[in-house]
Formats: sequence, structure tokens, C-alpha cells
Amino acid sequence: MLDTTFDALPTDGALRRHAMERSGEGQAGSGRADSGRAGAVGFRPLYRQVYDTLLKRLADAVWQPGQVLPSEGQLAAELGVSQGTVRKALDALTADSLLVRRQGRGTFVADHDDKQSVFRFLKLRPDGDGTGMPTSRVTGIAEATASADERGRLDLVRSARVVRIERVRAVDATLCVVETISVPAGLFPGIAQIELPNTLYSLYATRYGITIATANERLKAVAIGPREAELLQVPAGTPALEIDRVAIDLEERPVEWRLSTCLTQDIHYLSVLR
Amino acid sequence: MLDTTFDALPTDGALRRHAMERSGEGQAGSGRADSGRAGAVGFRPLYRQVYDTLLKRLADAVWQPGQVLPSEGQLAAELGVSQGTVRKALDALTADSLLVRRQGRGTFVADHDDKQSVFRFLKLRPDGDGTGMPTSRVTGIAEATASADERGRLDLVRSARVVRIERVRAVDATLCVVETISVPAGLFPGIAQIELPNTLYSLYATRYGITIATANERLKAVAIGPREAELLQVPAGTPALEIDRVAIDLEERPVEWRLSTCLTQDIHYLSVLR
DNA sequence: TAGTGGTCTAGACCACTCC
DNA sequence: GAGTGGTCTAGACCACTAA
Repeated sequence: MLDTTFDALPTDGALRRHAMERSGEGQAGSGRADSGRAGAVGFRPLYRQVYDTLLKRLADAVWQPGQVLPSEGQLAAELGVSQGTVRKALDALTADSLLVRRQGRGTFVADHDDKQSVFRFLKLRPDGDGTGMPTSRVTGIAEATASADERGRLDLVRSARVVRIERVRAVDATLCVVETISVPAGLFPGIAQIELPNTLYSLYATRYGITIATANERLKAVAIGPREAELLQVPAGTPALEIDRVAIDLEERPVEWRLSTCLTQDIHYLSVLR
Repeated sequence: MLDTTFDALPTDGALRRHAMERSGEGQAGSGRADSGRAGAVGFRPLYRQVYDTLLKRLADAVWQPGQVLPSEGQLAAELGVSQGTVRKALDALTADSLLVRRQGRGTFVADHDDKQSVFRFLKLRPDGDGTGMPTSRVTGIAEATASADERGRLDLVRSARVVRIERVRAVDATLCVVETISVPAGLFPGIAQIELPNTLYSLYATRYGITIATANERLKAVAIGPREAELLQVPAGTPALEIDRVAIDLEERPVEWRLSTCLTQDIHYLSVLR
């Protein structure tokens, strides 16, 4: 069914799970390949399969960030489902921040680089007014064998190699963050030799085809260490906010570990609970 | 239209905005009362009006937490719209955590007291395993004239009265939080005389008809003050996570200010970014 | 077995954008 | 005016729950 490759216009009914099995003619072709409706096992709705199909194409970078997708009608015809079903899948992908829909224009691949998306994974905001736009300066970059922490966070084997990036960041020109970023060297070949942009996640997407889908952050209050104190020019022991982030990609792999130490004299971490 | 009171079965077509105006017969009755479709002003979809109508009923506590709503079909008939439109409104309310839908059973008003909802506004988790269930002990409660901070957070006038609650909390039996909660005295009459439950928000809902819809939290790392240090039995100056929360109700009023000071030796604040 | 929410379809029309 | 996403409807059937 939807798990297989697609012809331009598959045989009518190839995906009509409910409709076909109704009259007992549902066994033709790949009629009940993957959803296992016959037994008591999980039922997978059609729009979910469309979702997974489109997700895979996004993961495989079939469409680039910022690019427009085919229209709802075209996708529906190609996949052999109704427009409403495609719409439900597209809406879900939009809710997951992977697509952006614009009435009258089309459906686009979300771009980590645009103004709105910068703050999707950056929750540090200035206390006062200010835009909160971040800047960065790399203070060190090196490849090494993964530490125990890195292996645990990134789900790596014992001898795996990682690239470590240390940088300091400012919010509205106020220097306040030092962070160490670890990524598996195998996933990001040559990253140690590149001029790194301010928004790493757009680099991951465009150069390495790795799209960050979610990130889990664990926050603690700590006394700042000597290295961070020196870089941020404050006394060692100053209270600081430590953000321990693991970023997950579309294939649900942990692909980046980031440990940020933040001074919160003039900024705060914003969390909106719904 | 939907802004007025409802008859059991309103005149057919009362809400058919698109359908009626199509053939030029759309002026009958309250045909274009509130959406102003004629001009260039905002277009309000039907399901949005249904959403607002149901939201108002929830705010007015027409249905109590945990209670079941009428079925989709009944609501559709009552409001004079299609079942699909009602469904879209119900889905949106569910996405906003105000309703819970259970296939085969019905649609229920979300209950702040049940197991899942406890953690909607509590992001502190144990570092290790543990369930993270919180407990509380009130250490002080008093009514007073609102301070400048309280007036700012709760949008109060100069002479307004507030009730302040101080309590300590434990996560998995580890004492780690002291918090000061301020609420407008006028909104919560008699709250200073009640035995306070562990989950305050269910009390707000059931006793005062105030449903918390969202909360904005600002996090900082601070050196713990003497009062908090004494209550938590740690040295003054220990780094602590300070959570400054303003809770907003269904009518978008700020109704509670809560300042929590948390020791993060054995717990962390969990933030999931999507 | 009846009733509920969940899925899927088909078709019409509306709002918006761009040529 | 053509093309896109957005809304709304009507009706069928599926999955789940409880009596």
C-alpha cells in the first residue's frame, strides 16, 4: 500500500481500505499489507500512512526547506486517496512544524532559518524589550572519541567519534551563554572544517539532510564552573541556568547533545504551558 | 447567530453563512450579524463561532469537570451546523486541553485532578526513575493589599486585595520547592479559610468556576534567599531555579501569580520543544 | 445491539495570491 | 481568471464502549 513506491496514478482503489473491504472484494493486490486490520492488532488510519509517506520524503530531502510541495489535489491523485485525507496528513505535519501552509500560495517545507523558526528552539528572552536575536562566536572545535555522557545522550557505541563545538552566545548583544555541542562525526562529515552559521539546525538540514523535529531540554540551576566563568567574565560560583538538550531528528534518532550554561541576570527562559 | 441564545432547534439555515449567501437569499434573519463578511474585515469561520460558543459554556461552568458533553450529533442539531463543523470545534478544544474525547464513550470536560493533567503545569521531574508525584504543605496564608509586583502580574488596581499562600513541596518525597502564590481576593472569596488541596487548579475550577487555560513561566537561576534556605534546610546562597508563573484563565485574565524557588540537586525542569 | 467518536469520501463554495 | 489552501456539508462505514 502506501509503504511501497508510487506510480504516478496507482490503480484505483489501491488504498481504499475501508471502502473495498466493505463488500468482500478487498483482497485484491496489496489490499491488507501493513495495517493488520484482520486481527486485534493496531489499526492504522489511512491519513497516518499518508503522513508517514510524506514524512519519509521529507526525511529523504525529496523537497528542500523553503520549497513548495505539490498541491493537495496532485498529492491525492498520486497517492490514490481523497483530498480530505491528504489534507489531514498535511495539517498534522504542519502542527509538527515540518510544513508551513499559506492560503492561495501553497504548502512549503518549513525552514529553520526564517524569522519565526529561530525561536522555536531558543527559549532565552531578554527581560526588557529587545528582539532577543542571538549571535554566536565559536571558541573551539575538535573531534574526539565519545565520552560516556556523549554515548549515553547520543546512543553511540563505545569507540564512536564525535565532533565537539564550543561557542559563546549573546542575546541582544549581551554575552550570556557558553555551550558545548556534541554531534556524531559520522552523521556530519567535514563539519569541523566549515564556517559555522548562527543557526546550526538549518546547516544540518541543507548540508546533511538531517531535520531536527523535537528537542528535550532538562534545566537545572548550578554554580558556574571556572571555564564558563572565564569566558563570560563573571566570578566562578555565580548561579547559572544549565540547559541539557538532546535534539531528535525526523527518524527519531538523537543527533545532537548541547549543554548550555546561561547567565540569567538580564534574560530568562520562557516556557508557555497549555 | 451563534452569539445569541439558542433554541433547541433553531430555524434551519440560521447559521448557514456560506450556503445561504451563495444564491443571494442570505439576508433573512440574522444572516450576517457578527462576522462582517461584506467588507474587507476579518472573516470568522463557522467552526470558530462554535468553538467560542462552547468555550463560553465551559467558562460559565455549564458543564462541570469530568462531565460528559452532548454527542456531536446533538450539538450539531442544536447549533444548526453540520456534524463535521462541530467536530472541528471539539477537536480544537481538545487540542487546547479543555476537553477529552474517548471513542465509544463521549466527550468530557478535562479534569485538572486526573493523573495525566497533574503534570500539565508541573514540569519538575526526578532525575532518576520515580513517578514525580508532588506533595505540598502550606506554611503560611494571609490576605493583604497587593504589592507593586502583584499588581503588575495580575493586572490589579492600586488598592486591590490579594491572598498570599506560602507552601513547600516535595517531589517523590524529596523536599525541594518553596513557593509563594498570590491570587486576587475578589476572585477567590474565602480561599484563606479552606483546607487547600495539593492541586490548586482543580479547586479553582470546581469551587470558583475559574479554569486555568495557559500559564507563562519565566525561569532564572538565582542564589537562594534566607527564608527559602531555612525552609529547605540548605545554606543561603545555594543556586536555585526560580520559576515565575502567571496563570491565565479561559477569559484570558491573569488569575494567579506563583513564584517558586526550586533546588535542582535531584530534580530538573523538563521542557519539550516541537 | 445501540450509541459514541473516528475515518474517509465527494462535491461545492469561499478567501487569498499571483499572473 | 486560474490555482491554491480553507470551510462546510452530507453520508457512509469503522472502531470502540457499555448495557
